Amino acid sequence: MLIADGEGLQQFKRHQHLARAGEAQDTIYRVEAGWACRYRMLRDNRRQITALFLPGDYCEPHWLFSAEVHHPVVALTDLRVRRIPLQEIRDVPVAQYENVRSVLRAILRSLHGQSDWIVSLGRKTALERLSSLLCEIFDRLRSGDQVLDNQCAMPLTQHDLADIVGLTPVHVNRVLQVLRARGLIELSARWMRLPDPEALRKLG
Amino acid sequence: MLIADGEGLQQFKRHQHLARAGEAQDTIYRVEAGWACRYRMLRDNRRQITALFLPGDYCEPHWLFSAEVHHPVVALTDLRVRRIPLQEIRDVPVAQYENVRSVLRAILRSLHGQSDWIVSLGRKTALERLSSLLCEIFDRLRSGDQVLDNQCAMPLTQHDLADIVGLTPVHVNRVLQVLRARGLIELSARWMRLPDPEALRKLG
DNA sequence: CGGAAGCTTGATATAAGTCAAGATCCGTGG
DNA sequence: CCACGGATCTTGACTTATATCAAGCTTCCG
Repeated sequence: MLIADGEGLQQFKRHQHLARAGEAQDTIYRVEAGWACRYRMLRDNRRQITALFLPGDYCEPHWLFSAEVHHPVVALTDLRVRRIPLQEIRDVPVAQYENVRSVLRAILRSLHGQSDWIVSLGRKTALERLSSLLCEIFDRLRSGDQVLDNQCAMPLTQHDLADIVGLTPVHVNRVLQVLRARGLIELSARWMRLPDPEALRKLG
Repeated sequence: MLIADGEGLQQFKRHQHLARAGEAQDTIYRVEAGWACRYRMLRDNRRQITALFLPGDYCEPHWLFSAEVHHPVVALTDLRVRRIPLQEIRDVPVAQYENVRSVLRAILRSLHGQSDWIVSLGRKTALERLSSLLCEIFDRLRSGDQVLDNQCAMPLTQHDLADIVGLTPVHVNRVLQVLRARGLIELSARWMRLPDPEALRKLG
């Protein structure tokens, strides 16, 4: 099921869970390659994704302070992560609190990111939601040097996108076509190019 | 403008800001009486509320770790808060970290609460959103012993409600009438009664 | 090469928004 | 204490964004 190694590396296949609701975690992760998300399911199969984890991100840094898993975390693509046992962080000598600080910063980032998603879902139009999501992804990948020539990975399914922006896959499809028609995005085979990131950002 | 006193108490009038975007805060607040919220405004006057602060809540506990204000905070009613200077928390002897811990718990609570709002905004129907919001308020007030006989304060305007659940004031009005018609809520003069909280919760 | 997963498209349905007017509540000043 | 005016709530008619259903198409992986 899991392939671990001496360095704390671990692999998950697409759709495999890193954490299920109700579990207690004794470790957080850092994403090395691939994408994951936190989500919640309602009775009738409606799914809403509440956080996205890209390479370089901590996955659920808040587990450091509250081990209980509220929402499940699942791999959106094949995934390679590094386990960071909580004990390892806690046991560090006080002088080296830098680890804790960096986890804390990650928690604040996610708090802030979630507020933005609330604004997006509550008050933005479909076009605006998708534009700002794509920009967010682009920016986050760029800050990890994963953008070259305005191109970056885009392994999400239109269905995944729909579950982030709170729309229907069909509608996501139509909106993406509008963005394409306006020359704001180019999508193909899991890659995305933003010819003019600023123009796209202005839509959000 | 502000009326402070020796105990660190401070009053705000409805619609007065506790914090504006871009400021740096040297204090967090604890709400003593009245309600406040964090929000964000888009160009064309669309407003989305991203957090609600009720009596007993810390207001923006994360300022302890990152002083910069991203989203403004405003009083939704006349408000009485107690200032908790950040230095006061930081300077505490290591043995008494309980203060920091409680602020941290508040941060995690708000992280978790925000995820729920994302789910609500992304995937729930108007009826479900309002039901679960009213339940949330009811539960939070109850945990502070502010519910008596299934009744609690409800000083929010239908316009405020709309800005929380991402709907139009007109539509909020209609949905509230449905809930009234079904005997699930009773609203009058800033008070709310939930004859059957469980039934209401089941809608969310 | 076959089949499932994902994408595209069209026709139609529905939830929620917009606009507009009237009714009600409520604090304020005279 | 009353009268006024603004904020809030209510209601109706109509519009629009997004969802639903359904079918065909394309891609990709085993």
